[in-house]
Amino acid sequence: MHKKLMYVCLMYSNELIKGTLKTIVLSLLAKKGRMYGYEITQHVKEETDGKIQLTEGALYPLLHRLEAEGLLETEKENIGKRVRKYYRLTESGNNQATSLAAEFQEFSKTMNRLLNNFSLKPSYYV
Amino acid sequence: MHKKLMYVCLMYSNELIKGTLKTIVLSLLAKKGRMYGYEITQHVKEETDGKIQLTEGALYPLLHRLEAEGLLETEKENIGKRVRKYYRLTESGNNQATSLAAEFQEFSKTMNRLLNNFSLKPSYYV
DNA sequence: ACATTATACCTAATTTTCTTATGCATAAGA
DNA sequence: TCTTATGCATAAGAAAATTAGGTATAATGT
Repeated sequence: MHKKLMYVCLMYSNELIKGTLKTIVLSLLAKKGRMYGYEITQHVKEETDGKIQLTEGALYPLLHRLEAEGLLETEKENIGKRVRKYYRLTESGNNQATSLAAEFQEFSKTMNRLLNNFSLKPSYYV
Repeated sequence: MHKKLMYVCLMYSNELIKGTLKTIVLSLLAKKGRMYGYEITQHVKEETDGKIQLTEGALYPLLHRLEAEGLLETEKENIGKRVRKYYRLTESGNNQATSLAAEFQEFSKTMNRLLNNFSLKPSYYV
């Protein structure tokens, strides 16, 4: 009884991240040029004040899928005795990144339009 | 060869809807008071100009889950010889609706912060 | 010196949820 | 009368995340 004992939960319920993980990863790579897996998790965590925390069990398989789809390519780099695997966008990966980011912003607008008036006009129940 | 032949695709790739279906349904019910399944699909479709189209295969099981969880309750109504099943929020459903809607808006802000600069500062690749 | 935490990768079993494909039935419209 | 719209439902399969491990090196604390 010594591992991962407490989860102080300031983060989202994570339901929402489901549809957006790919968008996050590709957009980040588009912005940063190249990153390695662990770096992505840390960067997202810091930049969102811990609100979005990618799990490695979700991230690594995704990176592998994206590489298999030809959206990413890798290069390994030796850091001491360890190996880092850097990912960067291919051309089609870059296109995907652009369109997914745009799509999210459109979607986000649509959703807000759909959800709004909600807090203004609460249900008959209240 | 006569059914559902063409899909004119003006809608989102649907990846994004995955995490938000529950939010949509609960928020809509909070706003409208009560709705039946088919009505929800039509309402969402119209209000988003066809960009978000809920499939019945996703919606009905969700409604059943939410009812089982005690977030929704139902009442049946006879329309001619057919039966409509109206859903409305319970108290805890209403709470959930409020917090999910708020969470989405927070999430959406966080995402935009994370994705922004992206189109302004395109990848080295371009 | 030893233990813990951080860095860094990975996978496998399970669960959850969506898609796709049906099925049934009544009502309305062409 | 044939098709589309309304209205419910479920079941098989796919997709993707969670959970829970595993391995190993480097750094830090005590």
